[in-house]
Amino acid sequence: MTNIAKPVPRSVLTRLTHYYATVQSLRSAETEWVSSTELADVLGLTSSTVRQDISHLDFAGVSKRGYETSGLEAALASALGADKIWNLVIVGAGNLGRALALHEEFQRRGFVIHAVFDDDKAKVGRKVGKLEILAMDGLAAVVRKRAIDVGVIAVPGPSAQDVADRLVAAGIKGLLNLSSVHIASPDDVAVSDTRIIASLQELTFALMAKV
Amino acid sequence: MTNIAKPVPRSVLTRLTHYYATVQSLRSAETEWVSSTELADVLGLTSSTVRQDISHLDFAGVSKRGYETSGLEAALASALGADKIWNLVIVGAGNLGRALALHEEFQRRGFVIHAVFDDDKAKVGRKVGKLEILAMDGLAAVVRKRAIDVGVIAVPGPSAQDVADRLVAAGIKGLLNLSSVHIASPDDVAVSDTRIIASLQELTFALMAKV
DNA sequence: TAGATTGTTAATCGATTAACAATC
DNA sequence: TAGATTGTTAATCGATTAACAATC
Repeated sequence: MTNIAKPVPRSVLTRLTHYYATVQSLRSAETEWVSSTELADVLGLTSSTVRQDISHLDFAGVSKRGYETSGLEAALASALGADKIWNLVIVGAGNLGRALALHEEFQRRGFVIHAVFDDDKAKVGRKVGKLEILAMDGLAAVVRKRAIDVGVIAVPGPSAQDVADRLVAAGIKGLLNLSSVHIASPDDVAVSDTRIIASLQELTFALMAKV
Repeated sequence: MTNIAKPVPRSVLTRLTHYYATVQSLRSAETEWVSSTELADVLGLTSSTVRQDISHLDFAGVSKRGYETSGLEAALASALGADKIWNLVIVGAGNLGRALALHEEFQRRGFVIHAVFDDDKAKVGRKVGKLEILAMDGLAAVVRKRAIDVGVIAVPGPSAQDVADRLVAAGIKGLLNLSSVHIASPDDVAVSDTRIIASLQELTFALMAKV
C-alpha cells in the first residue's frame, strides 16, 4: 500500500535526511532497533516530531520495540531517492568543483559525475581524476546523451546565474548551487543551495551573541 | 541606539544571509535603493516578511524610497559579523579541506585560514597553498596562539565526531561541519552544517516528486 | 500479562502574512 | 500635496508538541 502523499514540508524533508544519515550509522554499528526517543535524543528533537516525520514514510514501527533500522533505512532511501543512481555534471573546475569531482562520497552515494565543464581555455583539456575538463559549448550534448539529472554550480557568484541559465537551457531539472548568490529558475527546476559562506555567517552570528 | 534584542529565530537568520548576499550584488551594480517588495521578489518571499526581518536590524528604511543599500549592507554585515575578521582552522586535508583552504572567497570575506590539520603521516608536511599541513597534536597550541574562532570539519563521517571533540577540547566555540553526520557538542559550542550530500538528497526528492 | 512504544488527534506555539496608520 | 513604502499590530497559517488510545 502506497502512502497517499500528504505533501512533505521542507522542514520534514531536511529532517528525513538527518534520520537517514543517523540510521546508516546505527546500521553500520549493527544496531537493529531504534526508538523515536533515541532518534530524537541524537538529533535534538522531540520523539513526537520524529514519529510525525516517519509517518510520512511508507513504513511502520512496532509497538514496544521501535523501528527496525534496516526497514527504516530502506524507507528513507526510497523516499529520498538514495536508492537510485543520479547523473551529475559539475560546472566550474576551480578548487571547489575539482574537489567535488574527486570526492568519493558522491560516487558511493549514487551520484555519478559524468563531466566537469569550464570556459577557461587554460583549463579545458586538463584532467580531474579520470574526467577531462570540457568547454561549456559541449554541455547540451552531454546532458542529452547521459540523461543528466543534476547540474552542480561551482563557479564564482557573478557567473552563477548565467551558468544556471545554461544548465536549464540544456534541459536539466535540478541544480545544486555552491555559489553564495541566489539562483532564479523556472518553476519546474529545483534548486538546492549549500551556502557554505552563509553557514559560516550563521555561525559567527551565534559566536557574537555568545559574548 | 542599540536594538534591544528580540531574539532572532533561525529562519530569520538564514534569510538575513540571503539579504546580505543580495544587497551586495545590488551594491556592486550601483543600485542605491531597494524596497521590501523588490527584495521579496528576488528571493521568493513576501514584502511583509522582508520588513519583519529587517526590523531585527539596527537600521531603518525611508517611507516612499525603501532601504538605502549601503546602510542596509552595513547593518546586515554588523548583525552577521561579516565586518569582522574570523580565525579558522581546517581539519582534514582531503579534497574538500584543501579546496576550502584555497578558496579565495573565504579570505575575501574575512575568514582567515590559519592552518590545515591532518593525522595522515603521508600528508603532514605537505603544502596547501602557503600553508603547511600539520599533525593533529599541534592543534591546541595553534588554537590558543592564533585565537581561533571556528574549526572546519572536513574529514569523512566516521571521524567527524572525534575531530569535533578535539576541536572543542582545544577551546573552539564554533564548528563548521562539512561531513554528513550529525555532530554532538556542548551547549556553548555552535555548530553549523553545510550538508552537501543532504542538499543533493533534498534535490533528488524534488526531482522524483516531479515525475 | 504488564509495560513500553507507536500512530494519531488535539492543543500549543511560533512564524508568516495581511492590513493599515504613520510618514517622507 | 498625493502617493508610495515603511514599521507594526493583529490575524492567519502551519509546524511542533502533548497526550493518549491502540497494540505488540
